[in-house]
Amino acid sequence: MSGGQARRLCPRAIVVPPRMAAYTAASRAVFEVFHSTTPLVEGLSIDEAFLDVGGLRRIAGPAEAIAARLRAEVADRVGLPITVGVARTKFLAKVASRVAKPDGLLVVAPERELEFLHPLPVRLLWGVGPVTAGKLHDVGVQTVGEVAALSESTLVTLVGAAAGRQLHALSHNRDPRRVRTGVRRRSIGSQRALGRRARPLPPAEVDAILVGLVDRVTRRMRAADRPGRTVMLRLRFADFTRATRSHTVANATYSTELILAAARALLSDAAPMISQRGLTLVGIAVGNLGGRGADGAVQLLLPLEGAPSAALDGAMDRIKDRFGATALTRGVLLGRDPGWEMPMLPD
DNA sequence: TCTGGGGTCCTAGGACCC
DNA sequence: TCTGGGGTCCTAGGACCC
Repeated sequence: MSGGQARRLCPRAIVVPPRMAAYTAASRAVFEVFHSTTPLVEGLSIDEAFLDVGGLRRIAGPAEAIAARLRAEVADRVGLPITVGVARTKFLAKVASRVAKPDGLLVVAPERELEFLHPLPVRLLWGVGPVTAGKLHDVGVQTVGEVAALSESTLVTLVGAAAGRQLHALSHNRDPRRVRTGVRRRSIGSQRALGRRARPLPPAEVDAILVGLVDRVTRRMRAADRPGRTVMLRLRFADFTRATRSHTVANATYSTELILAAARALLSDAAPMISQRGLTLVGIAVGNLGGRGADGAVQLLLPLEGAPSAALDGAMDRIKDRFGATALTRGVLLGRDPGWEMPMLPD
């Protein structure tokens, strides 16, 4: 429930501020346990991850035993209870962990998948929030099994192409997605709610908040070495309507000045809306992130001295270190003049 | 029914390119 | 200047997730 509602119900409740730093540290410690279990870890959020343990059976036993050990180890090393869902697909594992929460372990045996899935309420399907659930309820659909009884085309008309296809697949427990490692954040943002207020915030104060947000965001971008190209301004108004404005610059940057300039321009474009509707939230996010490990190729040329293979290994190491490359091709440049043709001979 | 903060993905229109 | 066919990128809004 909302904080306001909670306070009304419990006037003497003690309200403590969140401690993000503590949660981040705990998350890191938990993920260390995950990585010591398998290299195939896909983080989903600060407190969730997929672990592919399919290849571990011979050395670590069945998934159920691995899950039990995982729980014990996290409790032991970090002191936190965790819930584990075990299944053949990511989707089902997630549903299982949701059902088993808190501090539980639930294994969905391959032969009982639909039996487990179909009685559950549609809200447990991934991608079904209040709006989609409402649309389904409108046509009398309450459970996953009832979704499964609908044709894909019916679902597509009901909730749109992508969501409809996904719903159809998930309700039949079709989820071919693999566990992906190395998934990177696509945007970095920060926002601040201003609360409802009697008189509008003076522009100078809105600007000061904007400066603070941009500073926080660009700091994080620099720390992560992820410059970005698209600056997004997010606004929310007193009537709970929202608006976003964005601008894309030619070259990725994490310069506070450049991003602040873009943010200010977007804000001044939105000035009429703000004075009409009353601002209650302002946020800045930067997307189109590049930087270390962004898609693309890096080529490092170096003169050949000594043993060719040693020189190549050295070059590969440098590229790995400097750019965090995940896929490498090595080759040999023939000729002496860099302006010449450059046939690359893989390996 | 209305806290706050951090994200992702999809859709659709428009400008532009060959 | 228009038509057809095949694309990309940007912008804005919306739904959803933790």
